[in-house]
This record gives sequence, structure tokens and C-alpha cells, in this order.
Amino acid sequence: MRLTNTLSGAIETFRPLEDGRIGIYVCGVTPYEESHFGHAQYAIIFDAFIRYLRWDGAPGGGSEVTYVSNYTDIDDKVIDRAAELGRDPLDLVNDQIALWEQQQRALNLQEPDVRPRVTEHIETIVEAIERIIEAGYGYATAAGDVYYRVRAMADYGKLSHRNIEELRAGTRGEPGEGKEFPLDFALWKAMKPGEPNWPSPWGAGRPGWHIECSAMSQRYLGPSFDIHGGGADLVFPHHENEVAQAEAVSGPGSFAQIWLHNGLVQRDGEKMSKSIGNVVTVREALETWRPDALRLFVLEGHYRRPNNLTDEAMAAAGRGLDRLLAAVRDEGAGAGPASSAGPAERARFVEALEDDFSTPRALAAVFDLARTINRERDAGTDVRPAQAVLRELTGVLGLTLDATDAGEDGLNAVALSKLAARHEVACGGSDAETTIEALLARRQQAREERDFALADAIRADLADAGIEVEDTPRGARWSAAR
RNA sequence: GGCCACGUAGCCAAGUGGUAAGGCAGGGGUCUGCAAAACCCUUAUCGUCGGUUCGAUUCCGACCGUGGCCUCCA
Repeated sequence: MRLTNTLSGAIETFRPLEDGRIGIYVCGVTPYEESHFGHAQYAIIFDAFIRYLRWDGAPGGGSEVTYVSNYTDIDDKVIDRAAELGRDPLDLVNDQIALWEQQQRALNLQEPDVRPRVTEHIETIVEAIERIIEAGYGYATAAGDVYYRVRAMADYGKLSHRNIEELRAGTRGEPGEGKEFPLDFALWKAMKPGEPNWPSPWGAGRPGWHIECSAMSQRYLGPSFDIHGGGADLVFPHHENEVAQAEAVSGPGSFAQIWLHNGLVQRDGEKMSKSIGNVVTVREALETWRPDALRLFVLEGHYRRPNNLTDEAMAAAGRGLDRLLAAVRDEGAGAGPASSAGPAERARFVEALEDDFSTPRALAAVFDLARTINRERDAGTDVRPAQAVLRELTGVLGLTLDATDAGEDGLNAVALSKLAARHEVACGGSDAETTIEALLARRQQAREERDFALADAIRADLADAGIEVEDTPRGARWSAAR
């Protein structure tokens, strides 16, 4: 597999440190407020990536993947937000983590194998800081802060492709109290009154932002591991500092072998930010669009490129999803010969993903397969083998192709029973599905009597109630519109 | 200001030194009582200007534009 490595800036052939086993760490969220579309995007991308690595259809038959993704559950933002809300910081993050995990399930995101939290790894972090100090790359101040000595790291800046002079020119503001050098960053922050704190050799305090990720990734994946991922906005300073911290102790080139960064989400061509007021939360996204449509939208772009979220693009993704749903519909058992479609598309799919995880190209193969299935089905071919391949490939990308995604629980039972009454249909119970079936039976009867006015009226009424009716050779099919 | 990406049809988005995947939308058909879905056909000289080359959208340069980062945003 070839992947763009931020470290080298080039596409490299990825070889795991240990054959058949892959360790990957992805920077997770800081759960101080609701997650937004960008979080869904990074999570979807890495979810699909890991599903692919594990897939037995990947070259080599799939790998055993250890996926670690953290929660930064204590930092300035958490403390500030908790103070604003007058809440305990830990309560706040617990609530936000619970919400995010619920949303992750809604988005069909696989759970990471390990979800380390900073507050549960203070000892690991303190030990990591001690080793950095021992190696000569860290120093404590009289105030009880500990800083990383950036100038001690010869190749500082190698990940983000900058040098210390450049960075120094860009620094704004004051050097900071007790720092030897303006670019030095905090490994440990001395406690301030009222803030959560833990004991350490340098006095009570809490970890700096970057140390947690290098300490926890190495804790679970070893000093050297395969892949470290995250949003492109984390390259500097976060990931740069992680590299500096880790390699100060474990040596140059020892940390993550490949750095993968996903492009950021824009909203209508603009940066999504609170100051612009155009942030789309995951909650809003899930209320507006189907999970599979969201995933399709994300994966229709290449992971490294910025992705522009627009209503139009989302609508297009939704229609594309409908197309895939139509192809896997349970009407594939034609009387004719079995379809031979699938293997060629599968090969294209693999080829695309092997080439820097090109999900757009992989999806093109999937859509081509969908077209072939539809065409062959129309011709009476038994397309079930091809449908199985389509389901397999989309499953690798994490699409569920679950038609009930549209939310039948959202059906308006009251409106439906009124309809049933208007068309003089006995609907039995209040069950929405039963009512719809009864209405469709009434409509079918009308059609057989050539009473198309009534048939069309029923269809129109159902459409008003959010039910779309389509006639097929095998009877009417309905679905909840969205 | 510095560093780094990117700029492909109405929209989204792949890709290649030899005249450009896929999705959505549009137009024309087939099918259908009608519709929907599906299927078939159809819609681009790849930001601008130079250069290298037999030939560039693909390589190089400049310019314009968009985006990211420049100490705590996935």
C-alpha cells in the first residue's frame, strides 16, 4: 500500500514494522463541547481506513490492527468551558464523551481498541516527562512548570517542514515566564487555584497538551509504531511536538513511521469556525442527513483534500446512496444465468485503495458495479453474486446500505391513520407499516379497476405523509422519504 | 509577512506526457395507466500567462484565486 507520509512529504510504500500487524494512533477529540462535522470526517476516514486494513480482501489477506485513539479530557478548553458552565470539568467531559460515543455508533464508526484518557494516564505521562528531562530535553522552572527545550532537538520542525528560525519569526506575544526560548512548550503546567491537578516531582499540576499523545501512543503501541493520524490542523504544533518528545527519548526516526493527515472540512467554501458561525455539529448533521450519506460524502473526496460541505453536495451524496440502495435491493434472483460481475470491480477497488487510499476511485468502481447490477437485473440475470460483492465492498468503507436508515420510526402514525380513514381502509392497529400496506392494497385494487384517479390520490397522500411509492412488476414498493 | 497544499464540466470529485473516472443536476430516448426507479444516448480542450517537449490538463516558472498552519482547532 502506498500512502502520503507527511514526514517525507511524499507517497511511500507502507510496510508494517511487523508483518501482518499494524499499530495506529489517531488523535481524538477534546470533549469540552459538542463535536462538529470535522470530527465526524476524521473519524469516518480513519474508520474506513482501518476497516480496509483489516479486510481479508486486502492484499496479504488483511492485517491485525491495533487502533488507539485518545480523549484529551483535561486541558485549557475543558477547564474554561467548565468554569463558564459552573460545572465540574470531569462531569463535563464525561457527558461529552457519552454523547460523542453515541454519535459514533450512529455513524457506524468502529470503536478504537483503546481509548486512553489523559486523566487516567497521569503516571505514564509524568514518567515520560521525567525521561525527557533526563535526556536533556526538558527543564523545570521555579514556578513548577516543565518545558521542552526545542533548541536541543536538532531536527525540530521536520514533520511540518519548518525550521526554528522561521517559527521564531512567526511567534507572537511574549516569551512566557521561565522559558529559555520562545518556542519551548509546556510538558507540565503548574496548578492554578481551583484547577484539577495531580502530584508530580515538580509539584501539583497537569500535563501540557502534546505530551499525552506521545506518552499514551507509546504506552499502547511501543516506542515505534506504524501510523499516526489526525487532522491536518494538528501537524503543527501538536504532532511536531509529539515527534520531538518521543524522539528525545527513543531516538531519531523511532516514533511513528507514517504520518497521515486528513484535510479539513469547509462549509460553503469557508473555514468552519465559531467566529464565522457556520459550524455544523454532528448532532445537526445526523438530524439532517442519513449516516450513509454523510459517509459517502466524506469518502467521495480524497482524504487529504479539504472537503467542502454544502447542502447541494450532501443532496448529491444522498441521491448516490439511493442508487447504491437500489442496486442491492432484494430482487436479485433472476431466472437467468448467474452474474459474473464483481471480481473486476473488486480488483479496481483494491487498486484504488492501495494507491494512497483513494476512496473516490474505489467508489467509482462501486458505482460501476451498481450500474452493471441494475442492467443485468433488468435483463433477468441472477445478480445476487454481484450484489454480495457490492455489499462487501461498501461494507469495507463502512457503509451499511441499510434502507431503513431513512428512519421508519419517524413515520407519522397519526397522519397515516387519518389517511386510512379517508380512503376507507381498515388499518387494524396503529402500526404505521400495517397502515401503509393496507393503503397500498387499496390502491392496487383501484389500479386493477382502472380507477387511476383514486390510485394516484392515495400515492399523493402517502407522499405528503413522507412515504414514497414506486410500482414494480412485483407490486408496489414503499420507502420513507428523506 | 513566512511555510505548505490546492485551482478539472452547472455542482461535487478522480486521473494521466499523447486529446479526461465516478456521483449529482440538465437534455433526448426505452420501460410504465401515469409517476418513480432502472437502463441507453448526450453535456469539459483541465485558473491565467510563459517555458521544456514531436506533443502538457499532466513537468518547470511567474501571476491570480482559494484553503491550511505559524503555541493549545479533527
